[in-house]
Amino acid sequence: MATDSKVSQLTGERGDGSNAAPASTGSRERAFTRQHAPTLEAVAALAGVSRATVSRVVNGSPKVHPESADAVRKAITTLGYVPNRAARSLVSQQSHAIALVVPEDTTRFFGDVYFASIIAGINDRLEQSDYVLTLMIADHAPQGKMLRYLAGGAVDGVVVVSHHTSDTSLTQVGQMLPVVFGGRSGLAGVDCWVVDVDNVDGAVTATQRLVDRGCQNIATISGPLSMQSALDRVEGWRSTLESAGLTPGPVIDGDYSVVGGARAARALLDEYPEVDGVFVASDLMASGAMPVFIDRGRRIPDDLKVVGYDDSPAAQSCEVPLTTVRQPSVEMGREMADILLDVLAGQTGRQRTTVLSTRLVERESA
Amino acid sequence: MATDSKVSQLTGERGDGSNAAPASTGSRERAFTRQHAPTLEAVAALAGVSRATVSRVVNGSPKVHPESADAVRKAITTLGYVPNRAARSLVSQQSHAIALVVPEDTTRFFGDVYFASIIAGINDRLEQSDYVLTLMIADHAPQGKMLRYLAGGAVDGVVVVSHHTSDTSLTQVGQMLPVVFGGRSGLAGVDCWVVDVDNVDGAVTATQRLVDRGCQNIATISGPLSMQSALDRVEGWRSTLESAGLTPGPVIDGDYSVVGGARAARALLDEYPEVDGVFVASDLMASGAMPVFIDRGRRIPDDLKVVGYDDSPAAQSCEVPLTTVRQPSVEMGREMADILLDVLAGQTGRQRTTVLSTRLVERESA
DNA sequence: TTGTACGCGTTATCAT
DNA sequence: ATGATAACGCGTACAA
Repeated sequence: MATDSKVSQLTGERGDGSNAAPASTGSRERAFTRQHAPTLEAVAALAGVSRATVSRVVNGSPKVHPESADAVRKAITTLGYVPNRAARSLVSQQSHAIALVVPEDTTRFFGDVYFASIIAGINDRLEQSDYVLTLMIADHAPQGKMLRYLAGGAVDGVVVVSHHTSDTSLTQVGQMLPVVFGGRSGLAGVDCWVVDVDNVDGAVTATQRLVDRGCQNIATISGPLSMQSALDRVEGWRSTLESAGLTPGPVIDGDYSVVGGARAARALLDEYPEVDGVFVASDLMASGAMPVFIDRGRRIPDDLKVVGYDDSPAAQSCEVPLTTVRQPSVEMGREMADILLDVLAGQTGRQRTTVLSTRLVERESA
Repeated sequence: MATDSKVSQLTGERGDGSNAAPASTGSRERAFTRQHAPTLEAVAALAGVSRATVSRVVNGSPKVHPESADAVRKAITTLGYVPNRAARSLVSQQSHAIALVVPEDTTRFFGDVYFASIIAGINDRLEQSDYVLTLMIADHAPQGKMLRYLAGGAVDGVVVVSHHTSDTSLTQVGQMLPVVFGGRSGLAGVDCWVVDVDNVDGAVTATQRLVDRGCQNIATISGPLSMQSALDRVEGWRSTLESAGLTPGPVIDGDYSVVGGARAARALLDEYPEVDGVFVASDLMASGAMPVFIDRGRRIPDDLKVVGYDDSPAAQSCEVPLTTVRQPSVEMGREMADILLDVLAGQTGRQRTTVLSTRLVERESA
């Protein structure tokens, strides 16, 4: 009874004005207030069963008569029913969403194919689940929107990419939500998962290449030293030189950006003109540095050998195709998502740290 | 009474087993099931008021005694209370989230600074609101996760960027949610908002530059012809040539990508060696094409003049700094978000179409 | 197998 | 100014 009246009411409303409105002249174009979406109740009424049964069908419960199941399914499609996310999430205590936290500097972040690939990997894995991705641009406010959001039950887990070591605002998040960091977190005592590429090893590979090719005066153009990855690559570079008995040249911050790379290249040439080999810690920077080297009369690889990092498209479109270190970035994203999904599914055996390895891509610049 | 017992019950549960578990040896590391977050109820109990009063304080209602308000605020901070998003959304029928729909090809999309800037703009505007951004990678499944998500009340509105004209899966969304397209949608009869840059005009500007510089054989490397922006730029190019009494050279699809640009450049030189001016419809493609031109002995701008599009960082790090067309991409994102927010706020006067204009950035390539 | 009834955490409408 | 109380849409023990 009560059910019936409610449904007819719903149907009545729909047939009403609301979707015939667009032609109205000006005052209110449309009432976009969550157009009366059909509810379980409506489906139940149409199918002639109870809400509970509809719910069972929706959630694939085995214990439901095939006949009623069919009726329900039919009702669902004719009504175009979609479960209300909020309601479901309220009762189940799960949002089926995970947050992707990216650094403030959106333009640089998204402009970097390395990160683009990670996102592609994350999405690739998530696509096969029923989780969705929420994009959070990190704000540094200690009580900012981001934290409130993450704490408000809007997501079940968090993926953090490119996290500066100095940023501790995420520390508290790790206590209520599972957090997976891409790239070493650098955060001490935070209970989380980490998927990283072996930056030290990658830098060793790159630098060793320079050494093997006979370079004697080897410098590096690094990323911002506030990032662990940048630190690690510098360390790999330095240790390789030391093992080789070479004196490390200067370390110049190129900010992981094209213009930063160009700037760094100029500084490098000024400060250390005898340089004959340089490990540039990202292809993006290398693509900025390369023209500078050439401008200043260095022939590559004859006078100056250059090894990049990332194997991004930029590496191939450089003046001189760039020998570089390939990172398994897509795989990294996939792995991060996979871990999070496992953890959310209650799986317990996941390694806290996963290290993916790199490999040298040999081209012409070194 | 009822309230009291309920609260103590809650507290009891909390003191119970569930959060004392982490020390357990191995079987379950942690119960990440939305760690009993404090609720209104808990805050109310601690502050010695009713849920209603707490709710009023949280939502800044004026009608609450300063004294109780203080008590509530204190309770909130000591408990670390954050309103539950799902519950709030269930009753208010609003999610306070908007979806950013991006095309399938994640890597390319995010690798393009043009889109990165748009996202930056969107975020810039959203930051000043209490809306969050949800990232949806478009799947083409007609009944896919994306549609279900958008229909499930998880978001209040949608922003679509880089929409292929052939993709109609979003058509139905426009009927239940406000949708803002970035770049002309190309979808007929869809009730939505559009923010676009004047691609035709931008291409005219670019091509006119070539004409003014005395080029006689002008070709274009275009984006994928399934995208309206690519189509428009071709049209601007063609119309300019016709007004100038010049015969248009070939149109070669460079796919808006670096390698596509390189490929297109090779094809162009093969097919139309007399070319002395080319409008490349994105800087990314231009940065791929430029090395090819130079490789094949074309001096730029002497033998061949090149004008790009986007004014992306790539334009400056080209072998020859690229004359290009700047798009107001950040502003575009900001505008899209602004429109959506206005519409969601019930504002009615918003133009359905907003066209942002471009301007030529003169450098050396033409 | 199916239906009833309760609860998830908030907001909003009432009385008080 | 404040406190009960009824929704909001759904999942699920429990009863039938």
